[in-house]
Amino acid sequence: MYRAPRGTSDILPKEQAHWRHIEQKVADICQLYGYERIDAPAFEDTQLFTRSVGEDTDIVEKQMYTFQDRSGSQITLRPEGTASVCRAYLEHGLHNLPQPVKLYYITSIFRYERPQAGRYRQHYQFGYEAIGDDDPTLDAEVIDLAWQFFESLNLHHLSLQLNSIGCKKCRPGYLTALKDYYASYTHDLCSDCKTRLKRNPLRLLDCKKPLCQQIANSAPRSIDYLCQQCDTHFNQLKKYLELLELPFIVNHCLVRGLDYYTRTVFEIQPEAEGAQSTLGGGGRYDDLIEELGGKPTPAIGFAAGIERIIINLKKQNIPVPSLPKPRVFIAYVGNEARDKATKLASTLRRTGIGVIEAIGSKSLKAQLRQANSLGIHHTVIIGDEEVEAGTVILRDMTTAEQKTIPIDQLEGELQ
RNA sequence: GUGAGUGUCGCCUAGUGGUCUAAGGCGCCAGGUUGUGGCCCUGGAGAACGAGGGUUCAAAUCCCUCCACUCACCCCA
Repeated sequence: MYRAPRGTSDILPKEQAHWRHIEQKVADICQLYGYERIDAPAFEDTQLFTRSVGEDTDIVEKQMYTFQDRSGSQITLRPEGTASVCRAYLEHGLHNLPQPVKLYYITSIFRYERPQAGRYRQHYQFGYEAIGDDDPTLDAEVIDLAWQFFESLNLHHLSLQLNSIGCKKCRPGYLTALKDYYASYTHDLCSDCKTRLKRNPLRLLDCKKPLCQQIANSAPRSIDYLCQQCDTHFNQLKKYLELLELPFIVNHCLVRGLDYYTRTVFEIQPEAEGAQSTLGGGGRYDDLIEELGGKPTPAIGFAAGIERIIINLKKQNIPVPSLPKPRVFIAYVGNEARDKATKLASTLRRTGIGVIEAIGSKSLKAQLRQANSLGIHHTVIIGDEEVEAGTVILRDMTTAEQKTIPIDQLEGELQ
């Protein structure tokens, strides 16, 4: 028997209420902040991702679904959302629009990883990007949107972690200081951290091993090495976040896994500790557009994992609105009644009333059982007598009351 | 990529060498008088016990290999 490929899953009807609810909240909040939807292709030129995400990241090194198509092009299923949006911004000359350009997406993301709770090979992210300005107010707005989004979902006990990792001017100095500091601790570091020291020193800071964390805690802080502009930017951002009453925590160990981040980085996490705790994260990427061939264009964005949001909604027992279903079930007995039922179902649907018509030749009892288990409010019953008299029986399934009415009054009764 | 755990009908679970060509619950289907649901009752369909190999007179139950799933590490959403 075929199964869904490893790390993928079917989203069955009983799960759809959660998905639709989140999609609705995304659309609402984005509209509120002036973001417009963009849908990019599921795959792109491999280079787009290797350039933007960074050659030395786990994503590029071992997680991309890359293949050659029939023409020999190197194609990659998108492992993150930002690169495609930036590509679209450049490709369609969106710099001609008033800046910043604000775009959002809900889309599937593909990464080849070992699946576990909250981590899949195909998952969905909601994300948004504000491209074309580096004003710290914009950073604040982007963070505020993320925070208000989770608020609107009634997800509580979240924390907002914030840091600034500087720009290409000031970061090299910081990295040097960091490496110097760690040089004296090489023997105490875990094996992973030893390789991090060589390959990606920033990542040393978020190792979870107790000893490594101790070392990280007294490591040089990126914010102490910011250049004048980055320092001012970060301070202004914090001021705006206070103005907006967002309860941020400056986390000196917060770094992000993608190379394109500059200055502001932030994450939103559930307060409960655990694996895959990050609900969403984002930050500034002031050099990315230029890197991809555009003019220097500052930008900032955020993305959150839909599955993780759903996990947390369930964990916190937060109900979501149930999806609407047809209000009327039509049952029938006999062939003539069946014709009537079919016609009636069609007529009602054309007036906007949702109808499920009994299908097949089941007993009336079976048909009513079905109506019951579908949780439908009204059942219309048509039999020989009703055909003869031009009537139908309208049964209220919640009260078990029913009455016989002329068929042409049914629509009025159902309004 | 590393480590641990699990694998019996659609779902949950019983069974730990012989009475198991596998039991129960949920769900599904059908009936409980003639055209009526939800409760109850009865019956039915549905798994050769993840796959393959081995041990044994005998295996769902023991061993091996593989596969899958789950969880954790790594990393991230």
